[in-house]
Amino acid sequence: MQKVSEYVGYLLVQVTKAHRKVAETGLHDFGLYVGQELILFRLEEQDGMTQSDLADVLCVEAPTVTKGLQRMEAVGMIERRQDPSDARVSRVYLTPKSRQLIEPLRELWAEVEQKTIKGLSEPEVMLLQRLLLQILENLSDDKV
Amino acid sequence: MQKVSEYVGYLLVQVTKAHRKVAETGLHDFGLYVGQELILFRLEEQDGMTQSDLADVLCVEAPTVTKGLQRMEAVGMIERRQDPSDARVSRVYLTPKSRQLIEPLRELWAEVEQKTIKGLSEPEVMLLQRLLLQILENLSDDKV
DNA sequence: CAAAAATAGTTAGACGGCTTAGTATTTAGA
DNA sequence: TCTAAATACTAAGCCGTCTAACTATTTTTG
Repeated sequence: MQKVSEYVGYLLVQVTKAHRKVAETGLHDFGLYVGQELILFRLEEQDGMTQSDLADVLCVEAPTVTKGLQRMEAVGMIERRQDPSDARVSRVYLTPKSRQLIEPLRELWAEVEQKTIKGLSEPEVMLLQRLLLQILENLSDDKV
Repeated sequence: MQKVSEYVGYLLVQVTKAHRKVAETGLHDFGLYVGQELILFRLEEQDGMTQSDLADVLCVEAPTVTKGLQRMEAVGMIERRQDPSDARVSRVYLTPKSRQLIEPLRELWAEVEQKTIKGLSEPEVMLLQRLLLQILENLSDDKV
């Protein structure tokens, strides 16, 4: 092993930072912050999800969801209503305002993806996906 | 293009989050937070760097460096001294305490890297590096 | 059935990261 | 030389993320 700056891990961090930056720029035009669009995508699949389920599918902790939703609710991007059968549960819904954004947001993601994999061949992209999934498994593994 | 959750960009975010988590766990044993170890590595290459140079090589903004250094200085991990010939410049130095950590930290990074690329062949790793570098260029490109 | 345990959310506060605005200080230019 | 511009850093405040601690509710269980 040589320099840390040549490690796959280091490259991943740099690349993801660049990716975030690009996505961020586009999202701001919609009044959203990175990650909030993923909440909308999930709600579009299943409106009225609970916050816990949202945290699970997004792979983040509950407080992260709470904060994000509070901000999104403040600007009318989502709505929260208590579950009628379980007073602990709060369900999250899209609003007309955010429903309108779903399509443009999907287009934004598609554009960012195009920019990301520009110049890579189809087989290269597929291989890359396979390798990234393998790494994701490796890193999620509790063993050393 | 299909689901966002199959995009390379989305995978990158997930993978990097997992990588951060693994690195974080190890770093906490040294009393460090993610990213701070990179500052130490850079200082080990060139002790007495200016904060601006540090920000440049780490690809972060000046305030990010300022904050991180303030925290590290508070726990004796680095030391800042004003440049004698330019009163605006503050130069950053390792301390005996942090100098001792360099080697163990390098080992930690090597371990995390091993875990990251576990199961990948040599050619696969090299290809992956090439693809990630290509993506980094793509995303750093100002053009659409 | 009542007490203990599990579950769902929130709050507080830490971190890295950013932008914007501000302070010194140094350099460049009229 | 004296002012204007550039540079180096800091402060404040926002974002996503996390952990730890807390409240309220529901479920389990003795």
